[in-house]
Amino acid sequence: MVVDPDAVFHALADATRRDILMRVIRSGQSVSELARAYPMSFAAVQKHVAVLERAELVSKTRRGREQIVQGEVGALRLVARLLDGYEHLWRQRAAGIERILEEEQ
Amino acid sequence: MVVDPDAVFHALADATRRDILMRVIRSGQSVSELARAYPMSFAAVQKHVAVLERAELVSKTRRGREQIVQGEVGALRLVARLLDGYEHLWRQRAAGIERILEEEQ
DNA sequence: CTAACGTACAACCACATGGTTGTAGATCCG
DNA sequence: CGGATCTACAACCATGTGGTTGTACGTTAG
Repeated sequence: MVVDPDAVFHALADATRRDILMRVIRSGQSVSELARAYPMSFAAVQKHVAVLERAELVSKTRRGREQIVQGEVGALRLVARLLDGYEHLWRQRAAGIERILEEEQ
Repeated sequence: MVVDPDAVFHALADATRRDILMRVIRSGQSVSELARAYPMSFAAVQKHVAVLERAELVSKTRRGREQIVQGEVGALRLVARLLDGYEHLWRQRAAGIERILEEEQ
């Protein structure tokens, strides 16, 4: 399954989810550990994790009765490259303008 | 006003808006020109542009009766740096694991 | 001046989102 | 076994989102 930019950007468009992502990138944590870190219900955190999971920014693995959430850096790289692409367009445009200005001299 | 990551990621979480952004980065276009390019009403495109504008990914400047939408690369760079930050965390973690493995030998 | 064009904005609708509570299934501990 | 813990998921609610249509206003063209 290819990464869906819509899903990845949407997942990143929430401060709580970005915070969860940072935590689990640093080191995997169970859903309850995460839930204890935020002023909201367990179910709410569970939903945030599900959004990150759909975007393939995190993955879960069972360990006994706990579910360990881990960061996945692949999708992140992909959207970072997308943003780089936009910036490349920008530089091309800037270069085009420069070229035109030079030719006008 | 500092860039709001929520706003920027949310703006990018829609294929139509990403397409609009690419177009106007390449070269500024009026709102009507943009509207003609998509299978939706003028008002809908206008709203998408407004979302991009709130995220400071584009800016508008009047030219006669037209409103020219232009790409702004600043916010883009900022969120790209944010993503780089996450990847940095990832590498730190990976480095930490390697160090631990080395010490265990 | 009048007509057409480009824009802005409000009102409305269907649906997704972010939060809640409650219930139920696994798994571990004493 | 029985209780505590971790997880999953459904139902519900308020609010936001993406789309529509309609109306109003400034600007340009004939």
